[in-house]
Amino acid sequence: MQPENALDSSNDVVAQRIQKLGEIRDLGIDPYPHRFNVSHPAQTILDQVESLIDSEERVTVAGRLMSKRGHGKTGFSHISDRTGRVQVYVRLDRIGEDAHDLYNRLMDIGDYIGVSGTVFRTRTGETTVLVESIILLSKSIRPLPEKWHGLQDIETRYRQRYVDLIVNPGVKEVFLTRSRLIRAIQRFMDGQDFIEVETPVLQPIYGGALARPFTTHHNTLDAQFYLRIADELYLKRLIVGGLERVYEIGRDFRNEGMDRTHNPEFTMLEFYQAYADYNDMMWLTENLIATAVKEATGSTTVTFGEHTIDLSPPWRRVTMLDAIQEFTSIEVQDASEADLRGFCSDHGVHLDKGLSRGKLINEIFEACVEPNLIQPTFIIDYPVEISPLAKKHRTTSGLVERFEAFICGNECANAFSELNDPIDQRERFEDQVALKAEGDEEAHALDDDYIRAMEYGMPPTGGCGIGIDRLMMYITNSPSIKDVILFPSMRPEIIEPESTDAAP
RNA sequence: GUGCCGGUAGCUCAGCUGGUAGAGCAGGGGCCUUUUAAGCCCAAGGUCGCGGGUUCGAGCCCCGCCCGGCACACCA
Repeated sequence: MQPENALDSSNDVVAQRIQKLGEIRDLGIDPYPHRFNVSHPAQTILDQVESLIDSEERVTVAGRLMSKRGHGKTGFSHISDRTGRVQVYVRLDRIGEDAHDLYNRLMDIGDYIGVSGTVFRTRTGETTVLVESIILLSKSIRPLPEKWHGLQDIETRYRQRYVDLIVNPGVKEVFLTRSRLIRAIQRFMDGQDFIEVETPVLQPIYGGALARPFTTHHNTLDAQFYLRIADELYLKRLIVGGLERVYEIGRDFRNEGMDRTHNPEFTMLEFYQAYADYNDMMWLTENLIATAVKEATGSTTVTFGEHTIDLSPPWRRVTMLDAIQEFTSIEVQDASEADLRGFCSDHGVHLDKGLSRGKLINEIFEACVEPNLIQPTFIIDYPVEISPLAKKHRTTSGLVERFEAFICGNECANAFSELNDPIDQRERFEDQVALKAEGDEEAHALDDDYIRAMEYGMPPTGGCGIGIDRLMMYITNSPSIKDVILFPSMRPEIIEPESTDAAP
């Protein structure tokens, strides 16, 4: 993309509009007034047409000028506000020479304007405001993309989301859905007697997930901090503190690859409930998602690409080992480590050196099973090696009580019966530290304070994390995570310095 | 990181086998008092992502670089 100066006066259109700005000021008009009273948002006018026509009530509406169709001494325009878009009809014989000249010659598509007038229907039936007075609320000096095709360039859409929101109507709907979803989640969790809390983003020791962190530095403390990769360890400290039911919707940061399903910063819901186990978490997860999605979109059925997904509970539950058996030929339970390795190389499953048995099983699962999990599915009971914070399974050794929820072949929730045995927890951390020493950059660091908290005693606890961005992708049928994040991470844009002769 | 595709006017896009860079919309001037992708007439608008090279001649071919998208790899 071509770097663009923020105020590039070599752009003809910009120069012309700055010229108009001067003319407007010369007429004694403030092109950037301070406030404006709106009586009827656009959608209200559309909703109340009949009574507004009958009453001949004067309405006042403000918004961005999106089109101009001049007809000599009259003109039609659409103005757009947060609620929608309404047509206005400007007539010389209604507003007078000066105002008409302002509208006709000095107002451009993209300007913010306010109009007052009565409501009528045009010959073709469109609800329209017959303008009696018109005022400029903010002059735009940079032209908007074309009215018909909108803004197509994907890079510009992400970098200049403000333009995307102005001209591509579906975009606003996605982020309204996102807002409704978050609100619905909060209502649901509040209704289950959870409290919403905020824990540190800047952490001296990161943990709660297997990932590489962003590093930063605090000047006064002269100390290294990490941007959190998960909320987990702090939320469980709050369970120790007796809050019993807590949740946080917050931003996590992982310094890893970016693709269609990964943004370096992303939004995670995590919740922890005392006296609960992973079975309770499954109930909570499927009901939370079904309820919140229903409130956000109006349905528990969503379409994602070629798939129609039914989110209504209960979701299918299958153990990891059974799932592998379902989609492959291998009997994981009885297989030796050599068998597992053989299977992996036969099936092109990529392996790092020195993988434990548990990690091998997980690799096979991810390669052979995950992509097939289209309808919501809980995969339960994971190998202990890949789950250092989960409680050992109550009946099966070598496993932990953990589940992940999959939709459309992607993980969207991760939960377990939380490990609350401080001695066991220390040993698991020590195993991780050993892995780290062997070069596993994602292994956990030992968090002494977290163990100290466990030593005071944590009740039996169920915990769960849900990726909000992934969920948003499914319910808005968005192919990329960038489509559901207002300002997705991008390589920094180089904007060339303003040339000296262009300075104001 | 690797591969493929793309970057041409403010926006959306054409541009043949290498032969002087085009359209629509937006913007400017003119006409037009119920249009809606309004219409008609006129004029204007370009570092063809950047830098090298080949060639009489490069938007097009070659090399390098920048930015993006997709796939793979990495990654709970």
